[in-house]
Amino acid sequence: MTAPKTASPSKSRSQATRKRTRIQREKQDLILEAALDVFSSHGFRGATIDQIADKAGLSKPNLLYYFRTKEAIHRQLIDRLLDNWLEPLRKIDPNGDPLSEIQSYIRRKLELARDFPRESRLFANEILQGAPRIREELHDLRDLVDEKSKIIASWTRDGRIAPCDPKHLFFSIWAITQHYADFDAQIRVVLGRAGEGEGRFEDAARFLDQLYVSGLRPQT
Amino acid sequence: MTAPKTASPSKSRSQATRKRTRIQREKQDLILEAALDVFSSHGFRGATIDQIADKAGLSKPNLLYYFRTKEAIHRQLIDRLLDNWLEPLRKIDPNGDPLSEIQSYIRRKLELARDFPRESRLFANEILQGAPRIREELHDLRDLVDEKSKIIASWTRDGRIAPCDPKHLFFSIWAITQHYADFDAQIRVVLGRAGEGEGRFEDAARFLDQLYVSGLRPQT
DNA sequence: ACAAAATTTTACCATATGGTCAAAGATTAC
DNA sequence: GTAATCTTTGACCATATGGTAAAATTTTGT
Repeated sequence: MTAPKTASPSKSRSQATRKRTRIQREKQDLILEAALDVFSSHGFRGATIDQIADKAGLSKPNLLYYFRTKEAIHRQLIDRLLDNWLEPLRKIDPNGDPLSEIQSYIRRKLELARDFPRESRLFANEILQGAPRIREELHDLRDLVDEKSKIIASWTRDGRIAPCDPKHLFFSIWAITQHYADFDAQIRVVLGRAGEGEGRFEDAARFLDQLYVSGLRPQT
Repeated sequence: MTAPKTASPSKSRSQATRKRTRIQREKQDLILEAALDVFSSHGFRGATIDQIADKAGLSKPNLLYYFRTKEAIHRQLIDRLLDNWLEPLRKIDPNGDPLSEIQSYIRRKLELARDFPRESRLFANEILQGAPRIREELHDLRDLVDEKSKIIASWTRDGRIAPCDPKHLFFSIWAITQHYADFDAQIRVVLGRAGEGEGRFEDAARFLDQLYVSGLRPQT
């Protein structure tokens, strides 16, 4: 009985029920791109709407025409992020070879850190501050981890990988791979000249292959 | 020819050259304690002087009597932090048994994450945002890492641990151990009931012992 | 072409925030 | 005890910031 999906006579505030126009799509993407930059390097509170608007080349009120609040921008970034972020975990195949599955998982996570460092930092900022804005989404993560942990546990039971706590295994993989995005500033300083290209990701991949493959190979 | 160390007739602003009074020591500690809380959970820009003053039970101008600026408080926290933070790394003994040295290093770092999570998050916040306020201190870290990397490399050369890139080995250890402090919010959600006590640190220690000892034991 | 809708701009506003100042109140040294 | 010094407070200030209102401009559907 309330207004049907597409028939209401416009809401003035764009992101209402109606279909998005071309300009809306373009500008919203532009804003999200700029916001990702700003949020990921200053955190939620440290980021200002003016900064985002500047970077997007819009006036502040114009930006606020597309997103009602600063929090709305942040929300949307987080939502988009989590999907991609969990993809590698979803891909772990219960029927694959255990060590290669884990190795591939590490590779994929490392590629995400290399190709989407801002997203990684956005997420890290959020968790660091106690995850105030993403409690619910974390519960989806928990369910997924529970599911995948069972796979790891079964591999352990079958003697196909060394016994280990599946959740801590995941924690360690997240920690290390994301470290290359989140702590990039530190890593570059420590590596000096060697940290300049993207070679550090290949070195990391090599190191991690060795660590996890030897570390998890079942002891005979 | 300029004023000698302790003879100048007072500077009004306390932290000048003169000897600190009892009250100064007490209040400054109080402020730093409160500031650690606030900075570590909101980042530098997210933290406000009012918040810190409230938590310390002082008025804002009173707080600013002890530290001239917000940045001065932050600086001092960072300075205090880095010393303790690097201690475990300094303790790595070139003459010890390689695998036990690494194992002990991991243990000590994990204990720091358990006992000083706020310090870990303070540091993480800083690096995440590009380390704008601690560029110099990071160079000390680099020197120390260079030194300790040589030790690891020599162990590798002598066949006492598996060949590996020493710096990436350190990165992985920092990442994982600090993860338990920095990503605590996420870890608690994923572990559910099991994440409530401090048992997760023992589980982590067990997991990491296995991973690194098997992963780094020289292949025969 | 032109009306309706969507977009952009200009001018604001209320509040938060980092920081200052001068005077009042406590301590300390002698 | 009292002068000199240190500490605390209350009243401020300039700027930054999230957000709004309404008019002006542009785009779109026909």
